[in-house]
Amino acid sequence: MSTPDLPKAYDPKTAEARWYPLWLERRYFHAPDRPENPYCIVIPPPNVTGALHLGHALNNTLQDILIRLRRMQGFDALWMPGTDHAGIATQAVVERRLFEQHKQTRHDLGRDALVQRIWAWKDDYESRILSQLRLMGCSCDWDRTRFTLDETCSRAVRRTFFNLFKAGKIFRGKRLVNWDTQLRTAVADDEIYTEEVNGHIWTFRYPVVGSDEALHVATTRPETMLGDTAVAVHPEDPRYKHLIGREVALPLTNRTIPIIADGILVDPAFGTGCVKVTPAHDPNDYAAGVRNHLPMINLLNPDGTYNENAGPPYTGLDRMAVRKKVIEELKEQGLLERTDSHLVPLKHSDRSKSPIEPYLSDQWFVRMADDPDGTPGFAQQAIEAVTTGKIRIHPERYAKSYIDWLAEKRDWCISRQLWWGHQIPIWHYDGDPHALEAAFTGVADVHWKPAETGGYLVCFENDAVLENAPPNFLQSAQLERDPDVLDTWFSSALWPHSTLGWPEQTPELQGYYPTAVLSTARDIITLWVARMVIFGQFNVGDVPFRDVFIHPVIQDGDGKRMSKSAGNGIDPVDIIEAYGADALRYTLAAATTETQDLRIPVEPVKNDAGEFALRTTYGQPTNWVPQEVWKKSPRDQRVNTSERFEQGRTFPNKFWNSARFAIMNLDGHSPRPVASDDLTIEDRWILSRLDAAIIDTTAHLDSFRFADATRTLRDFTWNDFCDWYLELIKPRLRDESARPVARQVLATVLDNLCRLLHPIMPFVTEEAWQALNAVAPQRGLAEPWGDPAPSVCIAAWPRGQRDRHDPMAESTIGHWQEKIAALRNLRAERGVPEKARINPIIIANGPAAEALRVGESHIRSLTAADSITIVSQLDQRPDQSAATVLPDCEVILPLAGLIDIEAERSRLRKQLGDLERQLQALRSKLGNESFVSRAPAEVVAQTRTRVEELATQYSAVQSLIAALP
RNA sequence: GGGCGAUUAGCUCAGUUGGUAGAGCGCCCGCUUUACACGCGGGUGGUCGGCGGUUCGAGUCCGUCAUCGCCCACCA
Repeated sequence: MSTPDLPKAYDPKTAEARWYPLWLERRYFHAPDRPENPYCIVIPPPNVTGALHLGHALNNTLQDILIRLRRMQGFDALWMPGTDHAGIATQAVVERRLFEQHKQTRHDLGRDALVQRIWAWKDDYESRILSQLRLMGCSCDWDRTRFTLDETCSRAVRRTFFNLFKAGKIFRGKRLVNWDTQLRTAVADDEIYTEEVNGHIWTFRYPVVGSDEALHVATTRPETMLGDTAVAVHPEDPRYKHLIGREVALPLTNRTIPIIADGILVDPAFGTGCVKVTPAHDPNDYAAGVRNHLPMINLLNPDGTYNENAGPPYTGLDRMAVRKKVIEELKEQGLLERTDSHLVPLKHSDRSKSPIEPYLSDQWFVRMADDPDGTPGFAQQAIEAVTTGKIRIHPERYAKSYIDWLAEKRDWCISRQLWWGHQIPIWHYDGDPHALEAAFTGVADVHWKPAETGGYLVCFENDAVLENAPPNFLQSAQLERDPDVLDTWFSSALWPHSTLGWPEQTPELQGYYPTAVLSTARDIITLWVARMVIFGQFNVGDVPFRDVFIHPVIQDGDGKRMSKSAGNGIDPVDIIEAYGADALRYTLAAATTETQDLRIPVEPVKNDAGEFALRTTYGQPTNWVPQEVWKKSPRDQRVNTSERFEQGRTFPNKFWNSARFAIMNLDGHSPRPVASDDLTIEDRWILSRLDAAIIDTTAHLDSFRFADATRTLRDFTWNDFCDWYLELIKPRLRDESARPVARQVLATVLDNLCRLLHPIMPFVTEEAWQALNAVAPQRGLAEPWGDPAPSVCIAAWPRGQRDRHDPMAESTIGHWQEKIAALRNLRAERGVPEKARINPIIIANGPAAEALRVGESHIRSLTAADSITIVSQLDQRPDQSAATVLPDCEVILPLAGLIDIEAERSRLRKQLGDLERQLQALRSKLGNESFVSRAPAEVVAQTRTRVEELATQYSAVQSLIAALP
C-alpha cells in the first residue's frame, strides 16, 4: 500500500490558500439572478470606520454556516455582501486624523475636499474588511458587493425620501442636539463622554409678581436663565401649591414667566423643589417645554457666543463670559441666595474634548405615530410584523425590546449636520409660488409644500427633474439645497431591498425578497432591525426577512463589550494566522449558545526584548511588536488567545487525521456495492450513529442552535468515529477478505462527515474531500453511486435515513464500550504495563453475555488481551485478581504476581462505601410513603430496579473482599 | 431609576417537558499502541450565588436578596 503524500498535521495556511481562490474561480458563491429556490441573507454591512474584530467574525461565521448549509441543500443561496458609510462615525475618524496630522478642521478644507478624503479612507477600509471576510472563508456573492453610498443605494435612498415626503411622512421640527461649539457640529450620543468636574451650584431668587414671596431656583448653568420660560414646581408640593398659575419676574430681563406644575420634571424632595425651565438648552426642560407648551428661546450662536435673544449686554459674549456677568449682576441686585461647590457631571465631545451645549435646531423627522384617523403608522405596522408572526425573532425574548421601543412611537430624527452621507434632496424655495407651479405642474417626480417658516420645500426625485426645469424658472429661482445629510440608518434601513436593485423591479428583488434570515447584534434591534421592517413594508410592501437571529456579544476578559472604540478589539486575521480560519469558525460557532455572551480574555505575551504578541501555546509567536505599536496599533494587533482557540485548532486536526487514516487505507480500493447483510455490527452501529448526527445537526441549525450543532458533530467525529469505529475496523482493514466492506463503509462515513462539517469548517473539509475524491471517487453503500461533487461546497447536504437507525447495534456496542472501559480501568489502576497481555474473565448472562460473545475479538484487540473467558458463573475466583462489578456483569482480571492486596482491598472498600451511600438514599426514598404513592409508577419501578442492581453489585463486591487473602 | 440576561468543577461553558450533576481546557498518573503528542488510555475535582417557598422529589418552578453584564432613561 502506498501512502499518499498527506501532511501529518493539518496545515490551515495551505488549504486556505488553495481552496478559496478555486471556489471563487468556479463561481460557487454566485447566485443566479432568477432563483428557483431562493435563500438570501444580506450581510449587516460593517462600518468602514475600521477593521473587523471578533464580534463581526462571530456574526459572519454564523451567516456563512447558514448560507453554506442552504447551498448544499440545493437552495439558490445568495449572501449579499457590502459595507456601510457610517455617517458621523466615519467623518469623525477622518476629521480627527486631519486634525492630528495637519492641524486642520473640516472648515479649512471645505465640503468637497473633505468628502473626497473620506472616500479615500472608505476605499482603504472597505478592501481591508472584505479581505478579512474572505480570509474567514465567507462565501459571499462578491459580484454583488454594495456600499450604502454607491449609485444603486443612492437611487433607493432618493426614491424612498421622495415617496415619504409625498406621503406626508416627513416633516420638519425642532430638536435638541449635542452641539460641539469648537467644531461647530452636532455630535451623536455615543460620541460623548461624561466627566465629573468641580463646579458650583448657584441658588437665585426669582420674585413672584404681585407678592413679597420669591422662588429659590438652583442651577449649575446660570447663564441659561436668560432663556428661562417658566419655573416649575411639583403639583402636590404644599409649599408652592398656592403659587401655581402665577408669575415670577425673570431677573435681568423684562420678562415675566409662569409658575407651572410638572410632576415629571420636578422632584419635590430635591433641592428647593423649584426648577427653572430652559427648554432650548436642556433636554429635560425641553421635554417639559413641549408638555406645557412653553416658548423656547434659543440663546446660542453656533460658535458658543450668545445671540440677540440674550439681549444687551450679553449678546456677542461667550457663554462663559455670560455666566460670569449674570452671577455678578444677580449678586449686585441681591438675588444670589447662595453658592455651593458641586461635582458636575459634564458632557464633553469626544472629538474636540470641549463641553457639549444642548442646542435647539431645525431637523427632519419621519413620522412614526398613527394617523389622526387611526390608521396604523410606521411604528404600529412594524410591531404587527412581529406580533402576527410574519417575522420571528430568536431568541424570543428580544421581541420584547423590539416591541417596547416601537410602542413609544417616537418620531425618527433623520437629519445630521454632516458632510459625509446622502444629502437631503430638499430645496428651499423663496420665490414666487406661481413660478413654481408654472414650472412643475404636471411634472412627475417633484413634490412641494409650503414651509412653516415661509417659502416652500421642494423635493426632487432625481437631479434630472431639476435640470430639465424650464430655463426661465431656473434663472430666476431662489432655490437652495438643504445642507444636511441623512442619518446613516436611513440607507441601512433600505439595505435588504436596495441591494437587490429596488426601486427597479429586478428579477433578484422578485426572487430573493423577502430574505430568509437577518443575523445581527442586539444593540441595533431598534436602530436598524425595526427600521428595515418599516421601510421594507413601505417600499416593497412586505417584511424584509422571515427570521431575525440575535447573536451573543463578545466581551473581553473583564466582561467589556469588544468594540473598535474601546480598543479591545481582536483582529480575526490574527487568530486565523495563529490557528487557522476553521479553528476560528469552529470556536465561535461552538460558543454561540442561546443565553450566554462570550468572554474572550485579551492576553498579550511579552518577550525578553519587551515586545508583545499573540500568545500561542503551539509554536512561537511570530508577530512581535514593540510596546508602543502594540498599544496603539491601527491593526488592533493586541491579540488574545485564551485556550478557546486551541480547541478550535485541535478539532480540525483530529478530523484531518481521521480523513488521512481513511484515505491511506482506501488506496487501491475497488469500489463495490454493499448489501445490508454484508455489514458487520460495528458498521451498522456507525451508520446508525451517523444518521442520528445528521438528523440532530440539521435540526439544530434549522433553529439557530449553533453550539448544539457543533457539539453534536464534534462528539460524533471524535468519540464515535475516531475513538471507536476506526479502532474497531483496524483489524478488518488488515484482513484481505474483510477489507472491501470496511473500506466502503469508511469512505461513506467520511464522505458524510465532510459534508456535515463543511459549513462550520469549510477548508479542512474541502482538503479531505479532494483527497477522498482522488482515492475513492465512488462512495455510498447500495445507492448513490458515481462521480462525487467536484467540491464539497456544492455537495448535497446529507439526509437522515430512518432505516439506518439500529437500536440492536447501538445496544451491543454499548456493552462492548462499557466492558472495555472497565478492563482499561483495571489495567490502569493496577499499573499493568501497556504491553503486558491479560486474560480476563467476565461473568455475564443474558443480553450482556450475548453482546460480549459477538464482540470477543474486538474486546481483545482493544484491551490487549490474549483471551477472554465469558462464563455464566464462577465458583472459584483466581487467587490474585482485581475485579470490577458492573450492574449486569463482573469483570475479573487475574493478576498473578502483580496485584497489591492491600491496594485492592481499600479500592473495593471505597466502592462498597459508594454503593452503600447510593443504596441508602434510594431505599429511604422508597421508604417514604408519599413518594411511593404519589410519584409516577414508572419512576418508582425504575427506582426499585436500580436498588436491585445496586444490591447485587454490593454483595458481589462484598464477596470479592471476603475472597482476598 | 426601568427592562433583559447571567451566577453550575481551577477556567470557559452545556444541562431540552422537575426524577442518579456533564463537556472542553487545566491538573494528576501511565503511554513515541504504523491516523493524530494539535494524540491515546486512566483519574482527581461541584453542599449548582445566599435565604425562603411549592413538590413525594428542585440546578430546573415561584418569591426575595447579592454580585456581574447589556439595553433604555438619567436629575435642576
